[in-house]
Amino acid sequence: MSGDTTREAPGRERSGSREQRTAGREPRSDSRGQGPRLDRGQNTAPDSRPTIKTVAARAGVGRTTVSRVVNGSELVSEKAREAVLAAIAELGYVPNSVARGLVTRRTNAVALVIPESESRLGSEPYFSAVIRGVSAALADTRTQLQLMLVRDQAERDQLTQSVAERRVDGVLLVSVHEHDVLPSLLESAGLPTVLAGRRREDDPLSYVCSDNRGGAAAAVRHLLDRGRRRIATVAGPQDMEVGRSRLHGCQEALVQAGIPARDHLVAVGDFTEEGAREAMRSLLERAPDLDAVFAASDLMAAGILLELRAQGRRVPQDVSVVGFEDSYLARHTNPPLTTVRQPTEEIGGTIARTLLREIENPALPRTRLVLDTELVVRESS
Amino acid sequence: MSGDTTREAPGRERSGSREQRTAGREPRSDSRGQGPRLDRGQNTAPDSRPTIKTVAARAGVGRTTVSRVVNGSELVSEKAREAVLAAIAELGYVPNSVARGLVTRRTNAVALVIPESESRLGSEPYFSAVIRGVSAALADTRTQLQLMLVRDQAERDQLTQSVAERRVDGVLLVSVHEHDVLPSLLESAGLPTVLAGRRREDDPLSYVCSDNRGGAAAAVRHLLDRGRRRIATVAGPQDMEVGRSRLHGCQEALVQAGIPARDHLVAVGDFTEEGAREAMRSLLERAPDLDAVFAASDLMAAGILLELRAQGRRVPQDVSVVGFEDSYLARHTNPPLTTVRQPTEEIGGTIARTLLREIENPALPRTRLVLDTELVVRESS
DNA sequence: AGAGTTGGTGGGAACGTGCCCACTAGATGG
DNA sequence: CCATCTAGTGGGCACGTTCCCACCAACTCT
Repeated sequence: MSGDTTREAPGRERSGSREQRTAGREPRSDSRGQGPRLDRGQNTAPDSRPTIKTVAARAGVGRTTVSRVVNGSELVSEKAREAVLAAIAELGYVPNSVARGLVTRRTNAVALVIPESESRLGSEPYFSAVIRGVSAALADTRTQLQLMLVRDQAERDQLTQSVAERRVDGVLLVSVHEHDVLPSLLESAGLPTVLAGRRREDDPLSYVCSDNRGGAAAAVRHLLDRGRRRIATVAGPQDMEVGRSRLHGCQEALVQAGIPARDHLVAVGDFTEEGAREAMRSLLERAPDLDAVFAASDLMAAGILLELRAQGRRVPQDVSVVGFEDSYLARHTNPPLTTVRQPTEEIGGTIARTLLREIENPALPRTRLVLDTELVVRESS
Repeated sequence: MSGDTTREAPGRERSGSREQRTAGREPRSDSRGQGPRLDRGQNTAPDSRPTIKTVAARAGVGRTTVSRVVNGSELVSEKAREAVLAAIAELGYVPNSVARGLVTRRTNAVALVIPESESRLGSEPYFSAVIRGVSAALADTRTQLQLMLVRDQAERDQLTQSVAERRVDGVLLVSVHEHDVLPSLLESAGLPTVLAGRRREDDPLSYVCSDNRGGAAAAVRHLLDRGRRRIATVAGPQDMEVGRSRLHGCQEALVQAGIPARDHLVAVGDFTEEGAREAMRSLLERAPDLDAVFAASDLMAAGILLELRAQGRRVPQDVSVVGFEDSYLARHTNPPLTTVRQPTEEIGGTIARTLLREIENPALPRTRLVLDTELVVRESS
């Protein structure tokens, strides 16, 4: 960055320059003895929005009647309703959701928590797709989406803090690790929580995930069908159910094909591209004769493709590669990636709808949904 | 494979044990028509969180003193402060942010608005990077991030509605079109607003963007240095400043190199992969002898690479390609993409910090920031 | 010693909404 | 014709917080 990248606009004619910004952390401390409210003396109050009281006065009814009209109660005469609606239109009244939230104890917002430390939004397409699914499902309702990218422990604490402040009605968790305390914390706090993925099959929390085991098995069967026999696996983290179950599905298929467990080639990665490259290097050292790789994610497969190419192996002639997810990334690798399609966006939509249901009625039994996968064959196998 | 894409995990029928689990959840669930408030007569209220009043009583002080301690005022004796802090710790008190917001008129949340209709989050890496930058900048503060993916007009209306409800203290807009009314709407509503990108150079709203013109010019000069002379441009939408300025920078460099404007090869795309492929097809028809392409985004460049390959052109031997952004996508294309690096994540961080400043002090003059770009040469040129 | 000046303190009054409940006027029933 | 109902209405209160202001005790300064 060079020196003069910053310049300021010519001065606004607002009389603001007398106030200088304080360096203090506390925004309230300096407003202390400063003066009266800015919008107080003005008779043309530019900022003050009409309240339910204003509307009531204008329509010649009580506050309650306005509230009834706004909330669609039947117990309002046609005449009163029309008067209220007219007043609302005239004044441009919009209910204050904060005030409403104070009494209803609902914020009409849900949090979507994504651990950013391990898999960066933007390089791992999974998260973007989940976000889109969630957002689409929420769009119909009046529910807002709070995105929380959690990088480290400090931000985790802040998250629980924020949750304790009751800023959201429920929480969506993506990419949960087995020994993560956050889910149980949320559960015991009585906050509706739904997972994308699960910690184990009988997870006490509601979850939606894809058929990782079946998908992985299908991928390996495909490689076997192609005549491959030295099939390696670059697995995901084993403290996540998604990592374990994809590995298990893979092993299952190999055993069924008569390949004994001791001959299985496994290296554990961390769902990152670089981790996968490293895992691939170690696999090639241990078993230079391998002829196929199943990667537990597209992103890992992409890294593996790069590593194989760097080591002079041709794909798919020398080595077949299969990924998992069928993100758009799979179409852009060289060569385009054979992969197991999972309905990522649908997962997002489903967890959102599930959460809304549980917020509506917390006594509902927990939901456990496993969505089917499908093998998409491209040029890497 | 099967038509039945959904199945439920075993254990569904054990609703008995599940009810047991849910019993501890939210007692407010069925309080609707049931009777009096549950926590009213009870002296041992099981769920109701401690309020500032509870803490005050426990510490033997008044509400105001508790409020002062919580908000870090200096006007509290050491003794009182300790008593309050002890009470807070004992009771596990956390301030209710909604109640606080009602009186402070601050929600401590900002909205990040991303038009999803035109460029899908997940395929266009730009948005993910901006989100990450924003999120990181907000992490230090107590500000929450509301993500709004806007698909269609209905969702736009809903957005303005939500803004009118004062659910956020400010708004970040990404990817604004020239004739979009939303920015002016927000401005006239008096809601602090900052743009990633701008509508024009002297945009009345605060903005942060990258040096699109300079970056594009540098890209074209690079192509000229490589000996290319028939340089085509696949431009972005011309109703966006980012689309126009990248095209202008490109034309500028060509003119400077002595190539008359009438010989410039330009096709306008829409920042999507498919749109770029189409534009590329038309360019190849019009000028089969072109030897270089400057694309206004990495994603477009990726599409162009696919199209060139499909038509049997080799990159970079026959045609050089340069993109814009240096997203991680640029490293995964075939071949890896030469591109103009823009500090996307920094843009996100900067708009967030700018917005926070303007929320703090709305009288501040508007900020106009243009961040430098840098050419990253890889194998496509 | 009285008058001012501090550092602390807490009660009341908002903030804008939903809901309980007491109330009215007109309709219905006997 | 009175008693009873019912649709409709609005005032009061509560939600949990911050802020204004009135107050108090202990100093300091004439």
